[in-house]
Amino acid sequence: MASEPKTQRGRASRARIVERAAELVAEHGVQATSLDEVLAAAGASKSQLYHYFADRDELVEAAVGRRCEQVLAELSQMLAGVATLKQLERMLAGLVAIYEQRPLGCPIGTLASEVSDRNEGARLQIVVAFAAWERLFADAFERIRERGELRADAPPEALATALLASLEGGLLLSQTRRDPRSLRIAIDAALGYLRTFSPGVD
Amino acid sequence: MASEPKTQRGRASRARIVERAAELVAEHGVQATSLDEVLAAAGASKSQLYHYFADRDELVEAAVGRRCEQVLAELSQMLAGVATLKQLERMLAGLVAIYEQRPLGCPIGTLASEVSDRNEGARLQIVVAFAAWERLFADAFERIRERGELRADAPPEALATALLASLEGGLLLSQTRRDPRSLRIAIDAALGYLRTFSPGVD
DNA sequence: CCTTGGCTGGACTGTCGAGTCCAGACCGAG
DNA sequence: CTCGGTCTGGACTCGACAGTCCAGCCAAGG
Repeated sequence: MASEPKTQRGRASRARIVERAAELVAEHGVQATSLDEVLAAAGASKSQLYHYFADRDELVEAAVGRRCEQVLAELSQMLAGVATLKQLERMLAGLVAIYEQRPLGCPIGTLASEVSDRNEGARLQIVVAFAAWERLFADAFERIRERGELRADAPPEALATALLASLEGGLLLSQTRRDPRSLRIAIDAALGYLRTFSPGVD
Repeated sequence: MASEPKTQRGRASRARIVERAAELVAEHGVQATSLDEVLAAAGASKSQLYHYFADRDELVEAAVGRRCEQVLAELSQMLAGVATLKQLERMLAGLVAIYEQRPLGCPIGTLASEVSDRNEGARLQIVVAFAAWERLFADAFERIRERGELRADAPPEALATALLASLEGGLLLSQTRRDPRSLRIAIDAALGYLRTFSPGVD
């Protein structure tokens, strides 16, 4: 049980299952995704599943991990070039625009609350993802600081945590209300706090 | 079905069921609470349940509504006297302390993400609760403003939304990480933004 | 009283989902 | 070609849970 694939064929099977599981979990959530659905979507059988995973929780963990990878790849791309406050604002405006297209919650935050009290392995995947996301923000803040748009005493990590919290909270409120305003207000407030650390402000 | 109780006895039965459902939902979440558990806890039978509720979703809606009432009553008490920034800070420190005792997420926010894509009636209960919570914050900001600790152009509603978002996001991060630091940072940032509206700043 | 409608007990059904099992297919190594 | 381990198909078990049903209880009004 829960054995790693030893052959090329096995690796492909396992990967196919995880990939479909990640898709279904992203679409319907963890609870609302059944093993049978995943297997049907992946064209695989029960015995394949249980050949690679000890139980449902292990599959969920892998699927959540995969999903986090995908989301972080996107975020990484969006934040890679950001080195000025203007660019950061534009990037955040892009997130609002994405929300307006499909008013869902945060792809990671949603999984977080669903998983964090029920599946320790999956929870750790989320912890890693949040840390990576914060790192992306913190790196951007450092670049902005080097350009002189933030004071030397601006703490990139704490600012990253604060911005991430505002985003997650704003997305939750907007998702519940079906109204993008809360998200915008939360982001504007986070940016307002950030400007508190502009040179020449005190 | 889904008929309102017509007698005292009926009202008591219905209320007992909703009360227990609210407790179990608060403890284990919506998905992880079964009708049989609720009925066992309430000492009631299936026919009682289906005498007052059309289906599970209707019970969940009532339970979520009840739970929101409870939480808002507590919040209302905590915020009732707040009329200075100092008092607000103390009140928020109290929330952190509560989190440190039992590191759960926000009692409302958790339900929100669980329910908002799956049960329209329950979602609306949450919308109302969030609105009431914001109102409590906004009223406190207005009192603080009247005391002269915030400028006249400080927008209480938007500040309330921003603070609520920081709280929800901070709680989500802390719950996932099992570490109160994220919550503290998020709250400190929200307060930092608030001070942006202090008289004599900017 | 007795009737009527609200209320209740609890057995029953049907479905769905997780996890088991084994026979057999595939495939590389010798 | 053959052997051994890896992988796969799919039927099966078992339990949990939402929802149904009906016989019977209770209580107020006539």
